Amino acid sequence: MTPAEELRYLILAIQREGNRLYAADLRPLDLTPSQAETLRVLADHQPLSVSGLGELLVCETGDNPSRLVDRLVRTGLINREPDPTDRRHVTLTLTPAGSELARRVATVEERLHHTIETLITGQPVEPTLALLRTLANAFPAGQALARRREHRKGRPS
Amino acid sequence: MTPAEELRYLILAIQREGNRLYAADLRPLDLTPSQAETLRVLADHQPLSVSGLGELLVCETGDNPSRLVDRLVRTGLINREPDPTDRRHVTLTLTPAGSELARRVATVEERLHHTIETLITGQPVEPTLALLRTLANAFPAGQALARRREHRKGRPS
DNA sequence: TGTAACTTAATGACACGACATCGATTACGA
DNA sequence: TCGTAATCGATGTCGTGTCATTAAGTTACA
Repeated sequence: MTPAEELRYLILAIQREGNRLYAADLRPLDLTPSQAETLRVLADHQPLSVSGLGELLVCETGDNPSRLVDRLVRTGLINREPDPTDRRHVTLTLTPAGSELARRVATVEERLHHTIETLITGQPVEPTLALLRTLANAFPAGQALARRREHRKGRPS
Repeated sequence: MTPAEELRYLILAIQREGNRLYAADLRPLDLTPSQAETLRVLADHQPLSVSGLGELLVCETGDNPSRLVDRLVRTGLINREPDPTDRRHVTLTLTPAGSELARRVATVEERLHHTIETLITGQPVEPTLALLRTLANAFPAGQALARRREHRKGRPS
């Protein structure tokens, strides 16, 4: 197996399994990983339009996440209002319930990140991140992350 | 952003975007990435039962991939026959068309891997793989890869 | 002004990916 | 031997993830 092939399968396996663990941790909150990411992004960047949200999400690449938004509106976590200045747009904000859930998501993520850090301490984390960053930046839409880093506002990370 | 959080999002972004590119390369073959992986695994390990296949797939973790198999049977790429010695089991093999497609998948993968290697040359690939292996092995089912490495038979990789 | 090009959000279609459950079959232990 | 447990494959359900298209709204420009 070439390094490239192993890298590909490792990333696939880690993403799948990590997502399963994360989903299990989120189940008490009745949220999927994508929904949790949406709440967190909105907490840091609201108000957003649907496509503005899409540019900041790592999940749901490319397309606009209107169906993801749909469910969160239906469960009362997001407000969706027409934008009076441009009626094509829609303004998304968190409801109080959504804000509260976003905080609980942050707690779950902290636990997850602590677990990850425990697993990888003692290994060259920074060179690994550098290599993965070059891969991610090779993709046009792999830059949602960079956008999130650049203009995050509000609560400390 | 903590290293763990960035690692998590990088892996998600690379997996998503890489999968889109790979899917686009596979579209001329009328195959999805999961179907392509199934054909490749069968080419190296046939005959397999459905659950035996599931243990070697990195996609479709945990569950048995009977629906994935279904589509490949319907499109004439896989034979599914009852196992006379244990009627719970099913024996999966590639049809001639399936073998031919598996070879074409290998060609597509070679191109993809070459692209990846071009992107990451000059960076510490081996330490990165070591770190990712640590993560993958932390998950019980992240070991499909290890199984694939151990008892691959047949054609050279 | 009028129209063509573009943008935005929504939606139809299809294939996963994960969880749960089920019926059939086999293994195993009292 | 008999009955319970375990295994296997299939299937129902739900929420994505991706591509394509569409309708409404806005902008650009002749």
